[in-house]
Amino acid sequence: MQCDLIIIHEEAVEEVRQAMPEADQIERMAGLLKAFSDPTRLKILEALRQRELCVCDLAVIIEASQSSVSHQLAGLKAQQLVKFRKEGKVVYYSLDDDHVADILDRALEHIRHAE
Amino acid sequence: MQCDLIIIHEEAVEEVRQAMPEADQIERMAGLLKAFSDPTRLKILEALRQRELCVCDLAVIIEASQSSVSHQLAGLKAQQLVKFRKEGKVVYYSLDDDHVADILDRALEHIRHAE
DNA sequence: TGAATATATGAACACACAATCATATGAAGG
DNA sequence: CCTTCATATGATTGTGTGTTCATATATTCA
Repeated sequence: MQCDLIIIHEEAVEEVRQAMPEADQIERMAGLLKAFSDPTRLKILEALRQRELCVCDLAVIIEASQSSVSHQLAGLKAQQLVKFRKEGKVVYYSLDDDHVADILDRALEHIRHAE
Repeated sequence: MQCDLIIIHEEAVEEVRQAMPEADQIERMAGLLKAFSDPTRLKILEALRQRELCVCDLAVIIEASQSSVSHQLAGLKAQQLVKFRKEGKVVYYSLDDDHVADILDRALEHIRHAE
């Protein structure tokens, strides 16, 4: 390996470098998209896409433990992907952002496009 | 915990259950979106978004080792997110799907929307 | 054929993370 | 108050994964 020093296409490198997003933004994008990278979280998001749901219903629908769902919801909340409202003991979660549904749509398109 | 048995909102559960994507599709979506969940891979995708690039240039641009970039490219290729063409010793990679750019756009929007 | 170079790949290691279990919090009802 | 119930949270653990290092592959050129 020696191309660390001898850059093969210098203008290409320079050009692309300047158009790259800030490192900070990349990190935050990765953090956000990581929220979509797990089946349990994806199921939660797909379910909430239909309608507002409480933790217990979510657990039943996606067939996961209450604890697991609760933990994952905490993560999704941290990424501002879901919001909630309390009604007595019950906590209702819903999607917090339209981009969520958009991203899910694109992902599904890609999946289906690859037959 | 007892709501495994006593479903709180029975019709909600039934309704959402039927609208849920197949488990298989969820798995594949998660696999796809996992490709976006790492800063190194995100940088690669953002760079390739500008233009076709060889492995060596990519490594320089995103400041990662050649080996690391090569490994990650293999993963992206497996998800059919990038394609490549060979020209002598040099391998040029480029994005393989328009959905990729779309997903990146949505993610960036979300990030910026959260100030 | 042999040296140089661009990329790929395998093994190993350190670290992140999802699930579980146990327990805490907090609200409603008796 | 005390119990019940819905949800949250902390600790633990096993698994997955990104990086590195070393080496393999493959192509060009002398």
